[in-house]
Amino acid sequence: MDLDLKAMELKWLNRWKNRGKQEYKGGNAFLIDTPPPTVSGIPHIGHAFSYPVQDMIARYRRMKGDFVLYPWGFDNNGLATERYAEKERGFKVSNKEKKEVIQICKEVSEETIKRMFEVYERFGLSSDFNNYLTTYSQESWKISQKMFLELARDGRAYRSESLTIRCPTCKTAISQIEMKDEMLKSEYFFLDFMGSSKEEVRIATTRPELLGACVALCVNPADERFSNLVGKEFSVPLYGNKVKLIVDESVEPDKGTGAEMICTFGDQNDYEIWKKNNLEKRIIIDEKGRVNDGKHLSNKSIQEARALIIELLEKGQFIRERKKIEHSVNTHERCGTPLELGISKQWFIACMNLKDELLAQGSKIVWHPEFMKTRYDNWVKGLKWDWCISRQRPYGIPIPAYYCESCGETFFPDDDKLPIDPAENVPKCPKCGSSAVSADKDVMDTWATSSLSPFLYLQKAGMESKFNIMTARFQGHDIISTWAFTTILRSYLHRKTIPWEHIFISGNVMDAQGAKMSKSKGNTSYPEEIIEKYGADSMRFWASAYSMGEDARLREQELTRGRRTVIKLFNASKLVASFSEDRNINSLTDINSMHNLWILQKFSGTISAVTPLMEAFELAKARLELDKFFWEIFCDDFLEICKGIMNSGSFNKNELYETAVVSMKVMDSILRMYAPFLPFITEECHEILGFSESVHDKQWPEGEMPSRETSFDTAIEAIHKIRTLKSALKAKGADLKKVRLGNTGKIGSQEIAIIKAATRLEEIIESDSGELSVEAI
RNA sequence: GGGCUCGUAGUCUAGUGGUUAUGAUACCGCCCUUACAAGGCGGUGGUCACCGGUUCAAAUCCGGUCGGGCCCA
Repeated sequence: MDLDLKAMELKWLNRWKNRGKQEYKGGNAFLIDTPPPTVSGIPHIGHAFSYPVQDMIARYRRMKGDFVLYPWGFDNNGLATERYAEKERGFKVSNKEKKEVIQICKEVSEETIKRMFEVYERFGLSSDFNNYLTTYSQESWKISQKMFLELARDGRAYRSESLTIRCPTCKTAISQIEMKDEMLKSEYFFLDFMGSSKEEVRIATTRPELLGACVALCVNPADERFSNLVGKEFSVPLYGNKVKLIVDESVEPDKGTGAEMICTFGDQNDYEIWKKNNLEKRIIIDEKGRVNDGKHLSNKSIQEARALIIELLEKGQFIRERKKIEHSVNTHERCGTPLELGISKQWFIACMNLKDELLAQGSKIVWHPEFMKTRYDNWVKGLKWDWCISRQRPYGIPIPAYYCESCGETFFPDDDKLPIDPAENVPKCPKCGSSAVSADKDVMDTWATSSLSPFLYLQKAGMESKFNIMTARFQGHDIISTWAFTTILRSYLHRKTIPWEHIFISGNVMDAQGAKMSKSKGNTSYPEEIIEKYGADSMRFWASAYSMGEDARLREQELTRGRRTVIKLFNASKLVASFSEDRNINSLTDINSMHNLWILQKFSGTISAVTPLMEAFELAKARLELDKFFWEIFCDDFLEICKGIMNSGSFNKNELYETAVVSMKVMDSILRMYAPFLPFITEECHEILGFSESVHDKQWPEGEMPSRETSFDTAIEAIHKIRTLKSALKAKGADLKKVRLGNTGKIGSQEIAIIKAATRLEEIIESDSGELSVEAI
C-alpha cells in the first residue's frame, strides 16, 4: 500500500477536530504566550518555521503530563490592519468616514482570518483554534481599556503637551518603537546669518524649509572659530528676525560648518537645547503636517514648502553652497515617510524612569538563545522617550477618557462600563457638573494592546486568578524592541512580575542560498506549497532541524529527509504490525532473547539521551538522537534480525512471540517520541500498530532498563561483517552460505542462532580466535 | 558609528581544549529487489575564512583582518 501523505494528513486533521479541551485541575501548567499573527495575508515561510517549534514543545509538555495552555490569536488591530485593508479594498482611509473605515477593517480581518486559518490548520498545530482571540475584539477592548485606566488613574499613564514624533503621511503621533532609520539622499544648504556689524555665521542645513522656525544658532563651546561671536544676534535669511548664537556641548564641530540652527523642532536635540535655553517657540508645521510660517508659506506640504523656500533663497542669493549628501533619517516604519517633531497633547506611559527596573526584569527571564537578551538590554538603555500611546487614527481601541471644557477636569469611565466607545453617551463632568465634556478622539497604539497578550490569553482561559506569569513566549527577533519590550514593561507596571519565565526567539528564514526572501527577488516560498509537495510532517521536520535563534535556510534536502523519515516510519510500523496479531504489549514480564534485551537496552539509552534534550528545549539535537536510533539501530539492525527470526522457521513460539511484542513495544515508544515532531504520521502508524487511542494522549516513554546484561553488541558487529562479506562475494557472482566465525567468546549459541537467521546463512562454524573475524567457507 | 551573530567537502551541517574533524545531501561503484515513491555496503571530496597570540595540545580560547546577516543609532 502506498502512502498518500496529503490524504493521510487531512484524515487526521478531520478526526482531531472534535478532540476535547484539556482542563486545568492543578499540577504543573505550561502556559504559552502564542504570537498572534498579523492579519496581513496568508502565512509565509517564517510562520512555517516558527509555529511548528512552539507546537513541538507544547506537545512534549503535554506528554509529560503538564497542563498546556496553547491559545491562539490574530492581531487585527491598528494601523497595520488599516493599511492592509486599504490595499485589499483599494481605497484611502483619508477619504472615508471613521465608521466606514472601521467597518471595512473588520470585514477584511474576518475574511483574511478565514483564509489564514485554512493554512495554519494544515500545520498540525495542537493550539486551541476553536477559541481564538483577536486583538480588536470586544474582550480585547475591555482588557486594554481597563489596563489603561489602571495606569491613568495613578498617573503612570499621563496626558501632556510635549514633544511628539509625528508622521506627516499617517497624520498621527507615533512612538520611538515605530521609528526606523533609513539612509536617504539629501542636500546640505550652506547659508550665512548676518550680524549687525557685518560679522556672519555660516551654517549647513538639510532642512531649509524650517528656516521660519529658527529660534537660535548654536555652536560647540570649545569651538574657537566662533568664540568671539557667541552671544551676538544674527538675522535669519528670508525672515529677518534676530536670533542669538548660543553654545551647547551636543553640537559637533566637525558636522557641517560647526554651527547649526535651532528650530522648533528639527530633531530631539533641538528640543533639548530649546528647553535648556528657554527659547521662543515658533511652530510652523501643524499636526496635519501642513506648513504655515505667516510669511512665505501657507498651508503647504513639507515638500512644497521646501521647494518654495529653496527657490526664494536662490533668488535672494542666500545660498553660499549646495552639497549632495547621504545621511540617516528617522522615518516611519509603516510608510517610510521622514518623521517630524511637534508639540501636541498625547497620552504617554512613563518608562524613562524605569530603565534599571526593566533591565532587572529582563535578567529574570531565561532567553533562548541567551545572546538575544543583549538586544533587549540595548533597547532599554537607548530609550529616549516615554511611550506615546495615543494615535490620531480611525481604527484602534479608543482611549477611554473625558475632558471637561469648563473646569479642565480629566475623568474616566467606571470599569463596569468597559468596553466603551467614549464618544457615545458622553457623561457630565463629575466635578463641576458641566455638560461641556469632550471624549478623547484618539485610539491606542496597537502595541498597547499586544503588550497585554499574557493578560488577554489568561483571562480568556479563565486562569487569570491562578497565574500571573506564563511559561513561554515565542517570537521573532525583529520584535524584541516592540513586543517583548512592551510586554515586559506592562507586566512590570501592572503586576510587578515578569510576563514569562522563558522567551524563545526564532531566526529568519532564508532561501537555499542564505539570501533574504523577497517577492522582488522571486525566491519566496509558501507553506501551502511545501505542505502540498512534502506534507506538513516534512515541513515540521525541517523546522525542527535548527537551534533556537538560528536563521534557517529553506533546503529541499531537509524536506526530502523529512519525507523519507515519514515513509520509513510508515513501513516500519507495517512490518512490526505484521509480526503478530497480539496487541497486548504489557503481557510480557520476562525477556529472554538476547536481541530483545539488547534493543530494550539501546532504546533505554536513547530515551535517557533524548529526554533531557527535550527538557532543555533542544529540539534539533533531541530529534537527531532519535533519528540515529530509529534508522541505524532499530531499522537497520533490530528489524532485520526480527525479519530473519520470523522467517527462519527455527525459533519456537515463545521466541517469536517475545520478538513480536518487543518490536511492537519499542515501535510504539518510537512513535511517541516522534509524535511532537511528526504528529500526523505517528498517529497513522499508531493506528497501524492496532492501538485505538491517540498517540498524542499517551505519555512520553520512560527508559526501563532490563536487568539482564547482554554482550549482543559483538553479535551485531558479526552481522555487519557478514553482510559486508556477502556483498563483496555477490559482486563476484558467488553466494555466501557458510562462514567461519572467529569468536572471542562473547557470542554464545543463542546469538549464533540469531546471527544465522538475520544473515540467512546455512551454517556458522566457530573457531577460537583472539579477535572477531568472518571468513567464507 | 555602536552592538550582536555567522564563516567547517559542490551544497548544508555537528563539533566551546585532547586519537585519523561529525553527519546529511549531491556524485561514483557495487549489492538487494522477500517493510521501504526505497534499503544496504563502499568510495571521491576539507589549507575548519585569513593573520597573529595563549597552550604540551586550538575548528574550539584571546586579539586583529576580511566577508555575510541582523538589530540599534
